[in-house]
Amino acid sequence: MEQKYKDIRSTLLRRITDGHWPQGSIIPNEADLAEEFACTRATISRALRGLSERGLIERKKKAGTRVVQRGGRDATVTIDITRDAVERSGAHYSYTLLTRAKLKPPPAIRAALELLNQKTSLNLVALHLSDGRPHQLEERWINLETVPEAAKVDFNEVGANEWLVNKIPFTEARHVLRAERPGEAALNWLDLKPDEWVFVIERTTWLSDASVTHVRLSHPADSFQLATRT
Amino acid sequence: MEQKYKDIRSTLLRRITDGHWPQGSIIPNEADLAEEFACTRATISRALRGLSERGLIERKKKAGTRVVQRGGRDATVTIDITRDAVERSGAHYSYTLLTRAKLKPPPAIRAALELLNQKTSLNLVALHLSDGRPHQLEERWINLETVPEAAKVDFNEVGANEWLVNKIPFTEARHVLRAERPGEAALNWLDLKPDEWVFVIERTTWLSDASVTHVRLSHPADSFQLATRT
DNA sequence: CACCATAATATGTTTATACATAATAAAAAT
DNA sequence: ATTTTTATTATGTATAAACATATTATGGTG
Repeated sequence: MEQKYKDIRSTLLRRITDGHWPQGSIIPNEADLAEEFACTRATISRALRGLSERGLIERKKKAGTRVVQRGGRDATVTIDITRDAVERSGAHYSYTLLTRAKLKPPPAIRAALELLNQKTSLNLVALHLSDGRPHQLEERWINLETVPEAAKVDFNEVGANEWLVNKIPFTEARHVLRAERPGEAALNWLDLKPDEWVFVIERTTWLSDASVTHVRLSHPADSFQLATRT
Repeated sequence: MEQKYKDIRSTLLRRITDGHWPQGSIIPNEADLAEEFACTRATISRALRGLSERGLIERKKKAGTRVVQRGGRDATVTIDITRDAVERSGAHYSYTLLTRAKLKPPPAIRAALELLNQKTSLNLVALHLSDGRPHQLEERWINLETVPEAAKVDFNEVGANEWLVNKIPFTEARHVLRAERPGEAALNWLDLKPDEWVFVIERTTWLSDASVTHVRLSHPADSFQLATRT
């Protein structure tokens, strides 16, 4: 007879999902629930905290706990390291660094990285292959103010993402997903079918208030998709 | 001086992200951490639970707590109710039900909904417009075994998604995101530019082990993107 | 040496209690 | 009547203590 809080949590969850406690309504307070379930307030609190973390209820001091009105649904996709994604599919992974240079980033990148001055950043373009076929084009900018040690790394052997993941902490990551008409680099390297578009993942990562890196990952749209974990 | 567990949690998080506790290593046990931070084991446990729920550490009884090896990063995108998404952008929302019929679903849909028999499902095709321009084509199948009351609803006024969200609970949702060459319905209704692809969100929802609905939401790829919450 | 029972240990759960904090409601002052 | 102050209340955090449970380590047996 362990895990009482889980039982309580799923009982309360059922009352929410089956409409017994409609969206927007206030549910009984912790003390009353504790009495109903014959446990202490701490146990009720823990059950409610779980529901709160999942975004099903909102709790405010003195005001009580209410079922949230939620239209939207959250979908969490895991964006794997490219090597892992390719190898998990059973294919052979390979990697080529196409260009590596210190450049003044174009305005769009400067904005994304919130670079104020005219300093240079490290620009990398690399191609990730799956069984020898182009799988992903990586166009990356690394903020050398935040990550000066990247200037010394030769990214011919180790991919920039793998290196960053292992060496540089980050506190926040922002992603944008979209499909685009292929740009020049994608046309050159991704071996696209006629008129094929690319599926683009853009990511910017931050360490506190300092930007770390901005990357654009382009994939042939015909052979790429993202799925939530089941 | 409240929220000690949050301070501890972020201190521990820093030790993980800055490599003080490398990926795969075992971190000190709760009792030792309690001593270091001058608090009780319960407070340490709560801090660790937070990190565990975020997937940064893995805890096993007797074996201790270890930093997980994680290459990938999770990106959570909120897929709003279409009406809300359009209205939030400041545009006027409108909706047209194109077709509504009870049909035997094609094999791909039968598989997605895990329908074993040859029963019919409710098929809806609808168009969502933003300031009068096509924004999203919705192609939906509703499992009438799970949601028989949907058969009585006239979806001319209320969108199927809004109706389902408010009436039918669900326990699980699976999403797939990809870009596609437009199909016949998308070509007919979405007013695409020449050669333009569509950005597709597919969603299947479940109530326990029973499938509820499967929907395909197609958008003109040139004017659509998904972003993680900032 | 291999195998099985037993002890030790780190995390997991629950109770009981106390005080902190935020939001509201009620009372007092202007 | 309106504003300000004060009290009330529901949630939030923390301590201390006990027992449960899963996993590993150990020690004895064949």
